[in-house]
Amino acid sequence: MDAHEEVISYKEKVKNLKAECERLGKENENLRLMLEVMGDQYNILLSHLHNLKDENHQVVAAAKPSSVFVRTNSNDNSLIVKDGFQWRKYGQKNTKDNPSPRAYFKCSMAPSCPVKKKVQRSLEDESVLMVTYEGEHNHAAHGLATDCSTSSPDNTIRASTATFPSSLRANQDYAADNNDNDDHHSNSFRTKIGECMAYLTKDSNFTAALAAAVAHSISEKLGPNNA
DNA sequence: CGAGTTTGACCTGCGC
DNA sequence: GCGCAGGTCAAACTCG
Repeated sequence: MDAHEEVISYKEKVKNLKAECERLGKENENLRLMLEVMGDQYNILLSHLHNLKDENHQVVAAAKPSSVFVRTNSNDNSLIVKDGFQWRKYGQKNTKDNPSPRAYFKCSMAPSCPVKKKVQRSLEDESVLMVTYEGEHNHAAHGLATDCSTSSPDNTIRASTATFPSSLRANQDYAADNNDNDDHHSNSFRTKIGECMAYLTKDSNFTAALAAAVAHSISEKLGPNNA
């Protein structure tokens, strides 16, 4: 291959990379829009639920436990959810309504912290963990980003989902406190998405992982000879 | 050796 | 009172 052909080949590669970047950008935008739509739909369903509850005159306890759903790798059968706190497992039980065991954790970051959580695989989707938090932490969380970096590569989905800022994570708490109009819900949720995105873009581990994933995807498209 | 996990035993609340 | 199910305890075990 002479110099001229080499230049053409490089130009071709640059063109492919640009196209790939554009495609990924569009995909990212689509995903962001999907997330917003899902958030809006969630809030609409939530307001319906509140209406139904009001109709039935149900009393919601002030210290109601909050539940969070965390998507994990389907072949990851551990019940560990990284959420910025340190947990000590103190029990595991098989329950009647679900074939997968339920694990019980206590917060071990502070000896006097009363917070407990229960983790159990969802009945409908085994890749989803249902985490129920009880009580409030009497101390600050630490190292959300550190948790991302210490997670094993095969549980990236879990780590990235579970280590969002607590304001976004505690959807149900947020939901229980709000029964205003849908606009308020949507704006609030968008604010939280913004917080979350800001948090992720500030996280060098996340951006490095994202860059690596993009590079990997591009190199796969170009084939082993071009890597 | 200390911290965390596992797991069987025990406690408690609830429905019958 | 009894049985069942969920929750907790604690001794044994594992791992770094």
